Amino acid sequence: MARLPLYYRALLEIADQDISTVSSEQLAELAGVNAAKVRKDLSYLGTYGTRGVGYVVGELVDEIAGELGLTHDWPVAIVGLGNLGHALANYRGFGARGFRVVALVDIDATKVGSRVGDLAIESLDNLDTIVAERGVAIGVIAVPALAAQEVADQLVAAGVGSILNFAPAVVAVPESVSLRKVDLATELQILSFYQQHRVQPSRV
Amino acid sequence: MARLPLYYRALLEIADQDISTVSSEQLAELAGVNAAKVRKDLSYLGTYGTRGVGYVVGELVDEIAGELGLTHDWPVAIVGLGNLGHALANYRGFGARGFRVVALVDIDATKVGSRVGDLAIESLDNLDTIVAERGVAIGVIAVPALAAQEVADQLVAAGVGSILNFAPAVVAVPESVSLRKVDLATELQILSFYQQHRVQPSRV
DNA sequence: CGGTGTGAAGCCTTTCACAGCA
DNA sequence: TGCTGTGAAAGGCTTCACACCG
Repeated sequence: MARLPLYYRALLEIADQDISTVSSEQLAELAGVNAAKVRKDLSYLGTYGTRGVGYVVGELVDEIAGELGLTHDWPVAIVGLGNLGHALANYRGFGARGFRVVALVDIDATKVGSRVGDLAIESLDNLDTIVAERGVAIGVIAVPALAAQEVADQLVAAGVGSILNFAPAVVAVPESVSLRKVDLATELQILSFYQQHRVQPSRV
Repeated sequence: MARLPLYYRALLEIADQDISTVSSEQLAELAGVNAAKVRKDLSYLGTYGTRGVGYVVGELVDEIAGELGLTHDWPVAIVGLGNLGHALANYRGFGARGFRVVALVDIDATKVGSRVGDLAIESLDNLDTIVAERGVAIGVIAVPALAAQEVADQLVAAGVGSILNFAPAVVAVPESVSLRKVDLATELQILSFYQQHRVQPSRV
């Protein structure tokens, strides 16, 4: 369920304030959804709420962390170190919850060897070995659109189970591999669409 | 409709190859969706297909560009010039279709004045003037989570109509303002969730 | 009382299947 | 004949409303 991360983040904020129980309504407010949705979603995890009281924050955090697999360690490899790849490599939030960047990979021989933070850029040719030896679970594609499908294929062949694609291109992967995309151009165009179709404020 | 940008991109690829007509099935293949969906979606734009033939690529590109508002110019302001803000400021794809970055804004006085590409970083204090004078339509939030809501409020107060939020935080805006979010942490956690719940390959 | 858990209704999106037109 | 346009069916998600429990 795609809303669990939202609840998780909200619950961490609440826990920071040493609040021990929370109602579905409060949680909904913080997560930007409505209360019925919160209750339905959480009921799928099993019964963790107490009627008349709410949810115990600590229990719920643990349960959601488990559900989201945040108790595991998921090694991440970033492929493509242009502007975006660099920004991602330097991004703090990555390491936060079990997502550890363990490899930076680029096809450009002139980039190979240079350091970004604690890691050196490695050659795409060695992807198989890198993935196998470091147990890479998630591959991040930050290459130009034209190269995206090929990189995806290589990641899949190397045994990566999940891919996060930042390239503005449709990439296909086997059903057994999870794929999510983050597409700046698409987001902007959707905003543009709404801006274009904005209903003019009615004059009273 | 959130799929129009996908069709648009696919159609541009097709146009590049000097192909003049395309069937819903071909377009579906390129956009990574199914043919019925393509036809339903395009039928909302009016009748642009010819039975027995398909859609005329040129006409369809123009129609979708108009629908998405890509014939307009949408000035963009980026707020927050940390790692991500810098990457976005340098990102080529921005300028591509009417999305022109016209301002870089940060609250940090030590950053104000320094240049990133063609633009100098300006102070958040001047946001109102900047938005008004340059007609900024879209604000990009690339600040830490704690500052996100405040920046959003300031953007709304300044008159921005759309916001793209990269901060890992829920931000609320009036209904009259469009809001989209791009959240790396959430995407990773969703991938983690699926990786966690992956059905084990059955042994035959 | 207050707030969860959950059937049932409502709504929206997707898919099917085929009539009808070039 | 080939492919669009579109009712109708199917499916999934969201919301409502309230029984039930601490």
